[in-house]
Parts: sequence; C-alpha cells; structure tokens
Amino acid sequence: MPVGFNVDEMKRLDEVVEKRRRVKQGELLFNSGDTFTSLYAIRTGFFKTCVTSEDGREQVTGFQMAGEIIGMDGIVSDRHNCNAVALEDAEVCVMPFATVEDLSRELPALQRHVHKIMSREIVRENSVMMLLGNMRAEERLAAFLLNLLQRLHARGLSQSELVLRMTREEIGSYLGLKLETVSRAFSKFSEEGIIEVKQRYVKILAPEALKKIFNPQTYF
Amino acid sequence: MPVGFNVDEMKRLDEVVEKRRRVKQGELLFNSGDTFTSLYAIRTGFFKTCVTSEDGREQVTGFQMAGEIIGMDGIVSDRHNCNAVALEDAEVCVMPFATVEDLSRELPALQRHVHKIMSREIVRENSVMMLLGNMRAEERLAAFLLNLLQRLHARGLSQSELVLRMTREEIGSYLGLKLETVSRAFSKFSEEGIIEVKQRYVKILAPEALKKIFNPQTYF
DNA sequence: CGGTCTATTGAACGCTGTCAATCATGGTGG
DNA sequence: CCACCATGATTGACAGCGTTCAATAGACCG
Repeated sequence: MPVGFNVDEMKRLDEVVEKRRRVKQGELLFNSGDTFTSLYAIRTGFFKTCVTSEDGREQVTGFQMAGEIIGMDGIVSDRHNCNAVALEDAEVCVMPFATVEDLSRELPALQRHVHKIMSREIVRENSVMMLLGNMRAEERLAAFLLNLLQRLHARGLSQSELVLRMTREEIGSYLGLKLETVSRAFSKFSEEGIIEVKQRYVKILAPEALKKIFNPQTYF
Repeated sequence: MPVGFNVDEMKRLDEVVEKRRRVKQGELLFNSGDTFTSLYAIRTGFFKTCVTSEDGREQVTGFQMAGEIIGMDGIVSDRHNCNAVALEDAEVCVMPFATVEDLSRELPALQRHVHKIMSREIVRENSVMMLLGNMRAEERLAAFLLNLLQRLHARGLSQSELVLRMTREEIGSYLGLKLETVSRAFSKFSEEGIIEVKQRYVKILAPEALKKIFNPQTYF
C-alpha cells in the first residue's frame, strides 16, 4: 500500500503480513479490552469503531474502508480501547505490531509511513471534534456525506452515488445526533432536491449545495 | 521523560533535544499551515491547541501541560494542522522530528515510546468524541474538571483545588458549549456545594458527587 | 408470509444558545 | 495611587434546535 519502496523493500514488507482474516458482517475484529497484538489493514469490507462508556452509552468513533488501517488505539496500553465491528463481510491483513516495529527500524520509509498513518488519525479526529463541537445537524450530515463520497471516489467509485453501509443510528452516533434527527436531515435534503434517498441508497443531485451547507461562508 | 532507558541510552536521548524555546502567554508555538519540523515537549507552562474552520469557527482540541508532547498533528502532511497557543508563559524542548526518527531506529524503547504517545493521543480524542457526542453540559464539565485534576495530581499538585489557565470561552470551545453554559454549570455545582468557584480558582468540595455526575450509572 | 429490524414522520418538551445587562478583575497610564 | 478601561465572568429572559415519545410504514430474511 505505501509508496516509495523499491522491489527489495517491498519483499521485506510482506513479512509484516502474518496472515489474512475474514470477518463476517456483524462480527468483531477486536473488542475493547482485548490484548493488542496487531494492526489490521482492511482489504475488503467496511468497519465501524466505537467506544462505550461505563454506563452503556456508545459513541461511533469512525467508519473505515478498504485500504485503511485500524487498531492503533491499542498501542498505548497493550489493550484495545475500542470495538471494531464489520458492517459488511470483510477481509483484513493481520500485521503483528512487533513485526511492524522491527521492520520499521530497518526501513525508514516504513517508519515514516507508520508515523503518518497515526498522525492522519489524530488530524481526522480533530475535524470530528470540530464537527461535534460547532456544527448544526444538517452541516454534520453534509460533512459526513462529502467525506464518504471523497473516500469512495478515491477508490474508483462514483462521486455522485453511494450505498450506506451503516444504519441511521450508527450515523447518528458518529455525528452526535439521534437517529430521528439524521432521518429528518436526509428528508430535508431530499425535499430540497439536493439528494435522492431511498433507505441506504443515496444519490447526490446537487453537490455544490451540499458543500455550501457544510461550509456556508466559503460561498459568499 | 520516558522510562526504561539505561544511562547510555539516556545520553543518546539528549541528542533529540535541539534547544529550548520560550513562549510567552498568548503567543503561538506553531500555527496551522506552518511547516512541520519538530515535536515539542512542554517543560513548563500550559497550552491549548485548536483548529479553525474556513468560516472562522474555532474548536479547542486540547489543553496540554508540563510533560506532554505536542505537534504530532503535523507529521502526516509536513504542515501543522492546528494552532498551539501558550495560556501562560511556557518553555518547551524542541525535538526535530527527523532526529527523533533517526534515533528511534536505534533505540527500540524510544520507538515504542513515540508510538505510545501518538496512540495515547488517539485514545484521548476518542473519549473527547464520547463527551461531545453523548454527554450533557454538566457531565462534560465534570469530566473536564476530573481530567484536569487527575493530570495535575500526577504532577504533585492538589487533587482538591486548581487554578484554571483558560477562559470560560476556551473551556466551552473544548466541551462544545457556549461560555454562558459553562458559567451556569459552574454556578450550579457551586450552589449544590460540590465545588467552590471564584473566577479561575476552583476548589473541589465533593469529588464523589463530581464523579457521579460524570458517570451516573456507576453509582447505583 | 409473518416477524424483526430499520426508517420515516408528527407533536410536545427541554436543554442549550442567543441576546443583553451587570459585575468583577487586572493592567495601564495619568 | 487611583481612575479608567478592556477583558472576562455571571445571571436573566426567551427562543430554537434537537430530543423524546409515539405511531406507522417499509425492507429484509428465514
């Protein structure tokens, strides 16, 4: 996945992939409290990660798709700190973290790659904090859709339509909203002709209008 | 700062500290968009980090005190992604990241330490997402106070009183609340005899009550 | 074809935001 | 040294957004 490696280095990189693991829809890749051993590179499928408070409240902390890495929450305490659930049948590469560390001491490009992945996650969470702390319901949903579309487009899929892999409740948990509020925002966008919604299928009719909702000031 | 190093390794670790830098209250350690070169270890003082949206909304993403590391947001894109502002006169150790990477290839304990620091930040942001997505105003403030107290106590300060280094507005930005709401929550706690507040000075009279507000279910 | 899960929609409520006035604090300069 | 001013904090009244509760409809799956 990372670029900037020569043929020899690529061969070495195969060492970090211990094996592959299949996770069926609804099953856990890892659970909060599990001993941390490995990072996981998603080959196919779609995951959510979430944290649970002692009194049972759940917060979805992210949705991850093919090509993304999960499990970095476990490094600090040698235990996973969140749950990772497959939202559709998935396959991941298991990368024992001890091997990743050993090899990244030999390959500066891999070392740099690992650092960037973790930094990217920190920056992503920063923007989720902005979303949760400052945005209104419709802005949150617009931001969410635009982010999903951009990531799917980077994987060769359409920029103008998508099939959601998660429920309204999971979207709501991620966005700090109740499922009814998410549903209402979808309906509002639909009434305004910005999107077409049919359950999990979403078609973007007016991407500019979505961007305007997400970031009003940019469009004076 | 890290443990698990022998004398020889400690000597090598000095290499990563290029120099020290003083930052006066109100001044920036780094700005969003600045070229990323170094991580900073806070020796003394108190910082806030915040991100700004294109339309000018500001979200405080964290408060950092002595012994903590800031700047990891810059690794992914070689540019800083947030602002770091000193809330009181501060001194930091400048640690050029290239040097950190070089040395952590030789010292596995340093490598592990760097990974843990970044993972800890990811986990911290996960709990802020829980706070912003699921908690009510008073729960947020209770969580905030308990977190500050715990970190100050780990540095040898009192568990039962503290002087806030930030304004109500900055607390509100961090907690996803308006400053008036923060102020009201302080007053409410005060009326209930849980804390004593006088501007930035806060004394905890009933820590158990605070914990109960933070996490109601634990106390059936 | 029934049963369960998910999504939509309506109505009423309540928490937090908004707007505004007042007070406290700390720094500055006359 | 004190008056002054700018900044920060508190408090009140009211409005609005999102939640809550509820009913209904739709989709999926055995």
